[in-house]
Amino acid sequence: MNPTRRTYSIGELAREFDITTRTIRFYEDQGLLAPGRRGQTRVYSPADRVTLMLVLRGKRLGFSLAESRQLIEMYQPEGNEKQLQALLDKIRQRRQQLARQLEDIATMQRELDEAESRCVNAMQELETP
Amino acid sequence: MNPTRRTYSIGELAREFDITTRTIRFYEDQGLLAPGRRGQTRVYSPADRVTLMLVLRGKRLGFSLAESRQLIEMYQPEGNEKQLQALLDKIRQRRQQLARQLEDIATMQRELDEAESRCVNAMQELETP
DNA sequence: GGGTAAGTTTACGTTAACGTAAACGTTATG
DNA sequence: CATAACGTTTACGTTAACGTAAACTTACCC
Repeated sequence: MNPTRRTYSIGELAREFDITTRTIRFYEDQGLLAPGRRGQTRVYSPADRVTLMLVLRGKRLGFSLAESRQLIEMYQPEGNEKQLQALLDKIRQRRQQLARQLEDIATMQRELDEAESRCVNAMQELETP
Repeated sequence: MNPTRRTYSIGELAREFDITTRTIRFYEDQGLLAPGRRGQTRVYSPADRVTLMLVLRGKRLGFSLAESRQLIEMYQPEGNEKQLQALLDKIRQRRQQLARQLEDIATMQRELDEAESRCVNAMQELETP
């Protein structure tokens, strides 16, 4: 009957994702999260948890919180024609950026391979003088 | 006879990469660049230019300048056994991180596809009430 | 020789993303 | 009932990565 029965405390989420509760509250301050309340205490739904994961993934890719907020907005497309168009544009920009990051990663992986080779070589030259 | 004849001024590099000269000097301050000098004036070699590209690529992937500095150090492996081992460890860590970023990007690309679908749907529902 | 375009150093200012600490409520546990 | 273990708000502090501005030198142009 209740599709989202489980809830989370701020401490649980902090432990799960290895961040501080301060960070989670800060994200709420920035409008990235909007948990429920039981009295004073924050209560996080599974959806809130997913949102948090989204933000942290964005961080790993070098996104700012403002950019992550845009990503979150993409999950619930609303507004008039103009706003939806703007959203589509943002989606395409993100795709462009991700494509570029893929290139960058590929390049960097090759360079790491080379760096490892040089490193191993340098070690062998130390062993056999 | 001279393998690296060409040089660059700070302004040239700034224009090419669409950054400010302040940024380039800041990177030097942080030990990421070490250009030559002709009198007072900084003179950048092709190698300096490559280093700069490396830093900027790192930035696009969300690396800090400290991390980029480590990447640069990987280009000239030196030191004793212990230092080289440490370098190898760092290389492996970076590879791990890049692998994770690849996953993140793949996931995010799928989500962007879905977001675009929802967006297009929302627009069509506006057109046909 | 007066401008202007590029370079220089020095130094204070700013923004994002939290850290840290104080001061306080609420459960629950020995 | 005291003392952890968790939660809360409020507020000042910190770090990275530059921005901005002042005050100056050097080179070139007309």
